[in-house]
Amino acid sequence: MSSSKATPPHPAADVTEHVGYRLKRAHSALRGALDAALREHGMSVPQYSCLEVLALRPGLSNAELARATFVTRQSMNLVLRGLQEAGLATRPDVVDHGRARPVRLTDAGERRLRSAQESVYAVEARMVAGVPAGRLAALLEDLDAIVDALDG
Amino acid sequence: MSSSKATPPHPAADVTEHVGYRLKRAHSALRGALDAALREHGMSVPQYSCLEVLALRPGLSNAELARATFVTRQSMNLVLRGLQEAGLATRPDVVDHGRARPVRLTDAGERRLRSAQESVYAVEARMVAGVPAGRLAALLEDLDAIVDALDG
DNA sequence: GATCGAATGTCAGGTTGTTGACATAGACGA
DNA sequence: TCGTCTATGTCAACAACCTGACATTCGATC
Repeated sequence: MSSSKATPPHPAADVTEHVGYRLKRAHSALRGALDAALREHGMSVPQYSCLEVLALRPGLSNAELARATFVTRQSMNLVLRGLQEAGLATRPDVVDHGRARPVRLTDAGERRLRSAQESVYAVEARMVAGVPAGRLAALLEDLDAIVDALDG
Repeated sequence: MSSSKATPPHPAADVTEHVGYRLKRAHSALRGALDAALREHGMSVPQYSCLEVLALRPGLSNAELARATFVTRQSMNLVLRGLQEAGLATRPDVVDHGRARPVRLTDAGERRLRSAQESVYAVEARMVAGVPAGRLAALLEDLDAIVDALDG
């Protein structure tokens, strides 16, 4: 035997038993399913995420949207330009007070979001159906606990 | 109220309560922690993943490595070139039988992997410590169930 | 009022990762 | 033997996302 001698964080035959690996795999599967579901609506996952957050909290700035969707300001800026070009979101060119420009969905943006939500929620439903009924709440809790443990 | 009228897959005040959102957030936190941990070793997450799989299953081809790490053949090919340039992995230029070229770690590659594993396993340990002791096995199961439900 | 710090928007460059396309190698059935 | 099918490696173009850097704006402090 030649490698894998550093002590693993919990008993496991190999890396594929680790939480990180499983998390990555689940995320990859979700991402793939969402990509496929959104393709019919001519939308990408980042764009959809942005629209969804924007519907929930209208008037958020670029930087705030970036934090809400776990990407950098620079990445979100690109997404927003795409959404603006597509006429799905608007940002005022100038603001009277600060530097942040509040982003809002257009009517077209809301319509596109609603139609995409049907497909996305279908994916979510498939995903939820996979986990035993009584364990969903615990799963959500544990995912949060992981976040807290990692960057809290 | 103007949007978010498509029926969600399970009772939730908003998208931030959905499994998909939590999964994305947890993955993002993990990715960030791993990036930071691996930076000290001058290695990226994809490179580390490749090395780890390679240690476990020497001789895998580019396409097989890609599937094991959930990326495309094209992406893995780039990673492998980087590893080869760095002298961490080797691929024969020609093979007698098929088309697939088996990839193997060099001694330097194994050393680099082992040193990186210490940092990565520390991150994994932090993550595992966050979830209640008795629930780790269930968490792993549920993540697998999600994968099965999504692409099975 | 002047200064410092924090947050924001944005530019530049690079890495990672994707889809699409193509040629090649082997397996299998007609 | 000849297609056909599948898997592989690779090229090209593009999208997503990152780090690093810079100027602008506001609020807090002196």
